Amino acid sequence: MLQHSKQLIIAIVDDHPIVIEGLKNLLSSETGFEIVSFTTGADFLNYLRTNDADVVLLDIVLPDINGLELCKDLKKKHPDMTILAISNQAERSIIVQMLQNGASGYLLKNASADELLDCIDKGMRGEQALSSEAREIMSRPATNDWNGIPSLTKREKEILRLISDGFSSTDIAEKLFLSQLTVETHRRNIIQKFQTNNMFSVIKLAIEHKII
Amino acid sequence: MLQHSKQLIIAIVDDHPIVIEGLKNLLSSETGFEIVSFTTGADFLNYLRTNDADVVLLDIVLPDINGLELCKDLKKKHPDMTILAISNQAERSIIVQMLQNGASGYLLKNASADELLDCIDKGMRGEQALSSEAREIMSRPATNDWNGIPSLTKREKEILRLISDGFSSTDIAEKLFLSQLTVETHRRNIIQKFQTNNMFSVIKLAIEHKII
DNA sequence: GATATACTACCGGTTTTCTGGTATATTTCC
DNA sequence: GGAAATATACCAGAAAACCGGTAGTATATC
Repeated sequence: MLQHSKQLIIAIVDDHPIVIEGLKNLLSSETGFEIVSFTTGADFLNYLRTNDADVVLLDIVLPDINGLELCKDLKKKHPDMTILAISNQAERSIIVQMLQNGASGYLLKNASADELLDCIDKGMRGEQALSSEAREIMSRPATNDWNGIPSLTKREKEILRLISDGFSSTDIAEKLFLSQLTVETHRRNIIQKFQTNNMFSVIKLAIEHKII
Repeated sequence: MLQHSKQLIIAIVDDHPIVIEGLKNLLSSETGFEIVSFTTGADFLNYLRTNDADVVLLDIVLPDINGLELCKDLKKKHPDMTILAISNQAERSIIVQMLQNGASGYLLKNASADELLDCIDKGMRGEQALSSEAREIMSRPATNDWNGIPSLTKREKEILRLISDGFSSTDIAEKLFLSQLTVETHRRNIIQKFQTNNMFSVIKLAIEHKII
């Protein structure tokens, strides 16, 4: 099915040992694959300092790093790496974000073995690789007026997280050694980016789209 | 590790082929286990009409039936069956419900292979079998003022939902034909129930605990 | 019939957020 | 090097939320 001159390295990054075992098992039917696995993003990044990987099967929910962020990072540092997201998250917006962040494909965890192998194949050939359910979600008419998730800066995310934890602008200003007025400027920009009228709805949207 | 006169049948009920593969792989190191697997509750129930199972590894999120309900059913019809829940749900309330419904144990999906085997062993000996993280969750009512999620009344939920959609108290009052002062009383009660200082953190908690 | 819970409503005062500006460093990227 | 994005900071006024009370009605529940 796949032909390569050198041995391909597939990295699995998922915090569920059971899932790792399953993936290894499914991939073991293919020869010529070297498989390495990690349960945290940090472990994988550490590995990459001295090693390489051709294909990454990346879970979105990780204990230390958000898979969306990790994907962006990885693509920046290793543009040739093929990243396939493997997740339970079936929300359209998350799939879109993942693809925007450089992922070659998106697999729901209920994908079959055949689909998995097919997606790896497609991904490495540079095609977009979606599992059947992911494809179904993406092909549904864009039901909503919500065409795109605003991207927040680091600072904005930081402040939004603190707001959602119940801190007021003055609290946050103290915590981050900023003027309270600066924090309020950030608040305003965040609300504007979400095109909504107050922070309450921003928090809801941000959590639902896994931005915080 | 385990000694039995007859061959034990382990049933895996999980809608993720990858997880099934993983579990099979992990259990294959043990001899004397016959393993059957199903991706829906209906499939498993159907199988049980002509067959038997000694141990069930049961996912809570299934496409057709809620794992909590299924567990209750199974225990009623097959009291000797050992049921171990395997789930991503890390909420205390869900673990409690599952054990009340007759499950012998609860494993988070990030459990290791050793834990899995240990739990199966414990479960069949009639002991309670929790994975380390599940045990950790269960053993921390130490933070006692927070015994789970506060229960909101119908009205409170309704108002909380509207707040999270960006409506102000006056908006909501108009919408629900109430005095704006009434809405604000509800707000205060909601915040009090969550024992927090403002609505921002309430919304975060409410979404995370699937109240809204 | 008594008690508890939920829903409704009000007052007064304080704090915080929101809105509309403007503006200057600093960092990032082409 | 220069443009764009990001982070910082300020002012002032309006709107909304938050806080600590109190209290009547209605509806269950025991």
